[in-house]
Amino acid sequence: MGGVRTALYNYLFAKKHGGDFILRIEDTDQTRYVPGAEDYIIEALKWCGIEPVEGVGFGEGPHAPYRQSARKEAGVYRDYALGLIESGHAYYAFDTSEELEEMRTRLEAAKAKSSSYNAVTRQNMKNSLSLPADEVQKRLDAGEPYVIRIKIPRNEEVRVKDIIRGWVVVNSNELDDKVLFKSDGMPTYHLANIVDDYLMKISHVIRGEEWLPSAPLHVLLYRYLGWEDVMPEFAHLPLLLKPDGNGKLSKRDGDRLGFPVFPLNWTDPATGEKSSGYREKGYFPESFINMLALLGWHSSGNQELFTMDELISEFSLERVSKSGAKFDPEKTKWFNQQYLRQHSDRDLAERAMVYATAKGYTTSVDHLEKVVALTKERANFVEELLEADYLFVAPQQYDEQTVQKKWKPESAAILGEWKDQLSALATFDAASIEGAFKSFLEAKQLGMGAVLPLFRLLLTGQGMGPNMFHIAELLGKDETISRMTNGISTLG
RNA sequence: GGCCCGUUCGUCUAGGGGUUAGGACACCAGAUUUUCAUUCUGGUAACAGGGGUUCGAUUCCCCUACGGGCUACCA
Repeated sequence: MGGVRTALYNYLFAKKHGGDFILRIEDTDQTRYVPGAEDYIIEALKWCGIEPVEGVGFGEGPHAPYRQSARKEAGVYRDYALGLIESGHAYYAFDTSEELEEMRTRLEAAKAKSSSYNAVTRQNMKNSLSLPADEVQKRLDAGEPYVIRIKIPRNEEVRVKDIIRGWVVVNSNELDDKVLFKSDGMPTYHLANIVDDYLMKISHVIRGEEWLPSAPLHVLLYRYLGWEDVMPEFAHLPLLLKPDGNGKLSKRDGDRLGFPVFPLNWTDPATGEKSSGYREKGYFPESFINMLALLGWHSSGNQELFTMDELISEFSLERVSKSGAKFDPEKTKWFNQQYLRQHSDRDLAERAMVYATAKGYTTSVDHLEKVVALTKERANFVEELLEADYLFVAPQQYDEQTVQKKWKPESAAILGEWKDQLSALATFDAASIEGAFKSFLEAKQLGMGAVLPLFRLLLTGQGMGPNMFHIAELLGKDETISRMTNGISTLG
């Protein structure tokens, strides 16, 4: 959900300003490769209606290739890392992971303010800043593994302008010498992101707030690479929080609290763990998007229902809120209800067909259209349109409470008479049935409340539901009579 | 721990130096309905605390508290 919302805001912003939304796959961590994840992202974006103009799965354009793994093969990143070493803004480091670990424990024990690789600690580590030049060369020639780290300057004020938060100022002493280029030949996110954004002429970086702490590092990289004048603008989005308790919304929360956190169903190929998706739960993409758009953004008025086009014209980063938004599954249902009502009965009937088939009902779209007309206003989801199973099969049992409350010794006789009236009806539509019912009541000197609930009970087995005369019409004369006969004999 | 970001009804939010602090979801009540749902009407409910600045602060500033994020050869 968080990722979809980020994509959505990027898409809305690009569309609004006549820009291009491009899908780039940042797959620089080979150890975290997940089979199927890429296809999943593409399918999810398509379902949501968030379509990039170019990118993996959406057609090649001037900015291909789009996978960072492929761009690495094309040698995109290495020269920039080397260039940074040449200009004195980066250096080689040969420390093993054990040595790094050792340094951290040592610094922690010494209660140092920071336990990172920085201007102070780099002196004691194995890198091209601390080692003699000939030894560095010797290690490189010997093919010893190395990383390239940025050389963060001492005591400099680094300023980041964020569209949502204004100026964020950090002293460079708080930053560490982040790895830019890994020993496996891959760039890290930091380098790859800056290089690719520059090469792809990205004008705006709209991403989650978890990136705010590394934004100063990115500003420094643009500066050292000589691209500060074409540096993109930044907007760091507030996080999506758990509905209960505290913290960032996570994979686990969904199934724990009974709502999806993924757009589509997802099965983790490594663990086999399944997570449910909004699509499969029966949400319309429009309501999912509408709900997401309003989680952290709001127009100036009171409008809550927006089409994608309306979102595009209304959206602005200045109106994105600064604080995290607790996700509310209840409101999501409300959004779906609103959209469900906007669909025609015919359309809903066509969508409901899958569920009807799954339930084993013998029906047609024409028939379902009539069912939908009866059940639409009480449903939030397409599947709920078919919840009144008595519209498809005769009741197997009768609601006990209603029986006890309404079924009297004389009821069998009264309903038997009403059944005969129904049999005699020439036209069996709601209006005729209602007319006949009213004259029947008048003749018998009975009130609606005494007979109608029992009529409902015999036909549906329930004590409540949609308009009875319409139900009877939908069931048809034969079925109505048959259900009454069975019911009267069962309830005696 | 350090650094950064944040804080208006239970939730999402509008607003903004003087307001009856508005809307939506949820909740409650009434009306409508044969019933349930719908619909309509109404209601409960919020500016984290403390200092300033000011004639006046929920709004501007500072501090505190609380919440969140980051602190990997992950993104």
